[in-house]
Amino acid sequence: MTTPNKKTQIFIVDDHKLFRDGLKFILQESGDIEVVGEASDGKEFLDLLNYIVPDIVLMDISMPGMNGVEASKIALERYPHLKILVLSMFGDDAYYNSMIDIGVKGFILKDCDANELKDAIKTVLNGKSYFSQELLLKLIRDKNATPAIKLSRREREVLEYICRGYSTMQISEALHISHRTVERHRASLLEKTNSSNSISLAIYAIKNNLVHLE
Amino acid sequence: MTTPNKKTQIFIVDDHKLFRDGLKFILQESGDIEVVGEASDGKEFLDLLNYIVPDIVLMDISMPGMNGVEASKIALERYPHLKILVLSMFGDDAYYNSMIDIGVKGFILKDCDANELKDAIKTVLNGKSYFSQELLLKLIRDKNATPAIKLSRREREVLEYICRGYSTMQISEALHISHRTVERHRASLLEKTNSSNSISLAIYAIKNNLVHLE
DNA sequence: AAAAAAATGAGGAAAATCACCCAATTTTTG
DNA sequence: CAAAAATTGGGTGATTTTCCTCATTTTTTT
Repeated sequence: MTTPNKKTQIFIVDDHKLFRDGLKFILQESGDIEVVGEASDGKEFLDLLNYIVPDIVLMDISMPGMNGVEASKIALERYPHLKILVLSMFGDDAYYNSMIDIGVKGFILKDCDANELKDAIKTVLNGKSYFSQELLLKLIRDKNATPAIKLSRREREVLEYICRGYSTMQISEALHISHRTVERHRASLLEKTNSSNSISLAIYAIKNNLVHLE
Repeated sequence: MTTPNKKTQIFIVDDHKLFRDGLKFILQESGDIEVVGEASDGKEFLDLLNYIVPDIVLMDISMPGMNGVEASKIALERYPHLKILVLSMFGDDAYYNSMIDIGVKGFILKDCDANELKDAIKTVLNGKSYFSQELLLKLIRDKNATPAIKLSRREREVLEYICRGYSTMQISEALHISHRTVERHRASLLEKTNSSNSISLAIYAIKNNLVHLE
């Protein structure tokens, strides 16, 4: 009897079952990878993490409910050595910085091919970081074009309400703060996003995936 | 020599290679389906359509460049009998109406499982329509909630400018009309879309595809 | 040609936004 | 712990939006 090689244990977090299933096919075909868990959003992932701690997590960013950024943050607080490989897509630009700050191990574009994905997994497994070349290029380009904006938690919340059409008063009531504070946050948002009015701000937020249209 | 059954020819349009590859695995596993083409956006799809006309097109909606709505529209103008099955996801609600108007043959959620997808393909192949149950429910609910609205040419123009962040003054200058007239049109827009302010109006417009970002 | 819809423009007033100014407290981070 | 960032909230005032009202002209439809 031979000692079987331990397979690399992968956990997939993505809101589309079809995508997860396809990914499973691709990964398991290679033989040395095993998909040990999957979740359709951040919350579900964190729950399952109590029972399964995989070698590598393939994490989507934009999901309904708890998104990939928050989920990664919490997961890495609980398991600092968790290796998270972010499956990024067009429009996720705004999240790169925070994801790097949080401590994910790599980014790879969803339109890479299977081999690159496997390479990335192998690299991350060996303790190194993996950032897809296209993404790096893009980051550098964007960095020069528009300096990265970073929103605070509260600003993000206020932005969310603004984009839902709430008035300043309504937001202040929803968040239990003064309407002056809401105005302050909005002013910061306008400045940070270089918007001339709240409508531009809302559009900016949507374009850059800072908020999600239901 | 046996006459081989002709396989169902599928074309996949989605901006993520990984997703397309996974889908190929899933579909080709069943044996009677053959993926004859793929494209990562609408433009590429339309180009390839000159060389390959598949039995069924699996079409993603949101893609960079030309999205699924426009691509389907043009494709169906050229090939009215083309069977397009839309791969819909969370957040695509606003496009359902236009897609149905355009004449796609069905909708299926990206988080369905492989069997439902194969069912859908089989159904559409037989000339019938396939709409995922979850989606149908949603559509009916929305339809009753908001009757279709009709905007005049000028209203649409003003809406376009509003969504680009123009102020009333700037719009009046751009269209060479009084700022009072712009206000009038905006008031009509607010009323017709049942929006409480211009931000809601802009969001509504984007959601319902009345204007296009960039 | 008549009727309906769309586009035009305005007065006046209330409400909201926006742009400046300022500073105290709390939280996060080095 | 000290520094930095975030959150909080206020004053003032200009500007803009929003909500009513109304009326004239142009275009489209029947």
